[in-house]
Amino acid sequence: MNLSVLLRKRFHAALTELTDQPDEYAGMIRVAADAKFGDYQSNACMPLGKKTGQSPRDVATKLVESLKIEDLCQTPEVAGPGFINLKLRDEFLSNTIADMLGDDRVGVGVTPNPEKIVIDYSSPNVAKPMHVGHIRSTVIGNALAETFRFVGHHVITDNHLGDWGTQFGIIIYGYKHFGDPDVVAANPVPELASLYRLTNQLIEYQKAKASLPKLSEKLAEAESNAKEEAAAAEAVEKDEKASNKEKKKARKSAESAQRRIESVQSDIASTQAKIADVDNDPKLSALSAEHEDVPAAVLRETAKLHEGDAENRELWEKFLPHCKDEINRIYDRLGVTFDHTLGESFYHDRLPGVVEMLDGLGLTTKSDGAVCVFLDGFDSPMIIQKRDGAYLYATTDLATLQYRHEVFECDRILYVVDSRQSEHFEKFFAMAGPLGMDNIELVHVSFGTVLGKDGRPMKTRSGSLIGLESLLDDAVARAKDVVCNPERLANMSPPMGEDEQNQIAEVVGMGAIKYADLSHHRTSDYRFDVDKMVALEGNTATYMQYSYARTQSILRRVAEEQNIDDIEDWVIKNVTADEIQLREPAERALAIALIRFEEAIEGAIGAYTPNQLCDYLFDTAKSYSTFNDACRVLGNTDPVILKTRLALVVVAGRVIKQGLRLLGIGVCDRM
RNA sequence: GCGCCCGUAGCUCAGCUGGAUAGAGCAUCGCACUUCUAAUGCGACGGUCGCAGGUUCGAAUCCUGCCGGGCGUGCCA
Repeated sequence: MNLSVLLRKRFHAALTELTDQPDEYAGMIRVAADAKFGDYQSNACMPLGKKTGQSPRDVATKLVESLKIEDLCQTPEVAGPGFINLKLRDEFLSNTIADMLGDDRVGVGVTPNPEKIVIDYSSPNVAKPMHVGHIRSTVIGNALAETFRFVGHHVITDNHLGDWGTQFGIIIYGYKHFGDPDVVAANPVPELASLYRLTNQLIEYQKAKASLPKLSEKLAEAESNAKEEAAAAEAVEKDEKASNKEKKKARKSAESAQRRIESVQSDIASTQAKIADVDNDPKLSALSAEHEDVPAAVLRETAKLHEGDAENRELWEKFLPHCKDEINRIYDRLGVTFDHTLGESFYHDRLPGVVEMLDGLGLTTKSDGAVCVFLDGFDSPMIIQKRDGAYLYATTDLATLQYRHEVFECDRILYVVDSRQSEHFEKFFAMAGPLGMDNIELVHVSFGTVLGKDGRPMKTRSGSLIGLESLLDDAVARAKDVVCNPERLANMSPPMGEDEQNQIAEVVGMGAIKYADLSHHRTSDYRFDVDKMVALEGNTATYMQYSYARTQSILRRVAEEQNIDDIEDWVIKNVTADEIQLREPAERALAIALIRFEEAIEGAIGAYTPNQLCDYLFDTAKSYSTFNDACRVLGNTDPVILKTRLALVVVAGRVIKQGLRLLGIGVCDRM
């Protein structure tokens, strides 16, 4: 049931008599700004009155007269400058709740225009440990996939793994020089991970050492610049002729110069920390002395792999499955799956063909030895082949697009990727036309950066990123502290065993992390604050999960009391629409919230913004909490009150559970 | 330099294609547990929506300029 759509249709019909653009004005239906105005409102009459030169209130009165809406709403009211306020009829609400009760999709319709949609998300570099940065693409992509699928689209999820890049050069180099084949064979996943870390640490160390002189130069430069700015600011300050504005400006630029110093100093500190980590470890510094230029050597190993070197190719084939096991462990835990995992390596053989094709179309230009495509409206070209002959991610993306076009025959592709790559996608999308693929709608579903609690990128002291797995563990551990709070545990009957506690902690911990991500608008940066997301109060997944648990608890109690086996089934079969009577304000408010489920889903899909669904679920759970507090279910002798409330509890539970499922978040029957 | 994004309550953030006194959570301060789980509910406090113009009957929302912050910017992805 989509109320906005339904109301829009009725307005559309009435508007045809008043204007030749009924679509535009019918669309101006909104949820009422304030509950005292009613449930919905139309804002159409002000602009319409303006356009036709009539008074908006007169237009509104006319519109109301020709509006056929009495089966849905009470008599519409014209208010203020020309708003039309609508209040839904209680019988209509009751009927709709009854329909939702008997529908396993809780009233959410299936789209009449199903599309084939490829969703490209997560796409980490295997072999490299996953960090917080990967969580957004994975969680947002998964939620979109679930939601699009639920409304009836044919969704194909594809994890475009980075399985062909430098990180394999790192592992191969590490294996050849520091690895013990027997140890790796016995325990490949952790061994390969530790070889990666070791080799990468040497690379970072050597790069850090090389970069230190430049950083010192930068610091000196920043310092002298700051000195000049400070002196200039001081001069302006003393200058009687200078305006306040000029003084302020000078102060600002002096402060800004000071900040640049701090920024360089912090770079130097983390660089020095990286160096110290190795220098303070005799084993590591010996290794570094032994292996002179690891960064260059690693690039050579990567190049050999790409050129088809037999040994490296064999190692790659041997290691790849283990690297996949490593990331799959995280996916299992997050409950994320993919229909396809076609990584970069899958497209490797197709890359020369892409360049040839673009050559054939006359789109390429050689510039400084690199093969480039210059596009209108962009300063820099898209480089598809490097001077040394190697291909780039632009090339791979084009090959991937061709494949999806030919094999999947999709209508739309969503790229759930960091917003920092937006320029790349603009160029890439601009090439779809010339390549004859402009019948696919290409969307960059971009998202912002995950920051630490302090608003700065999350990094350890030496500047490396914090592992994703440890964050998950942390969230679950904290969830367990709360779930297993002895005070709460004491109230549980039957008692909650260790297994159940662990299971709930996992569901609550994962939900906390996912919800924290999804509830922010995807394009804004957000602060990853474990304390807050696992606080388990306010706008968190736990609040919804708790609401759900309470619905189930009530249903269990009623089932016990009335000796009913399957209470949900009983309610579905025994509560009729005319027995649902919304007498209490909290009942009515909850009913409306529940009915808006489909609207919320459509909002989330329309702009690829799961936070809209989060907002909706939080509102609904709040309505449920208020209802739960004001309207007791148990102990009602009046069958109408009992049945009304049971119906609301059942539908509320199902809406919350389904809504959370679309977000990739689970529920527990009690907690 | 150029391009993109952002600036809303003490803090973290919503605010859909312009619409009625700008919302939520946290924090702070009250009230409510013999009552289906108080991981709760009810209430209070709290904002020149960065600044200045413009468009409009109406602007947090659209346009321009400025200030402040972030990111990107030809051979990494």
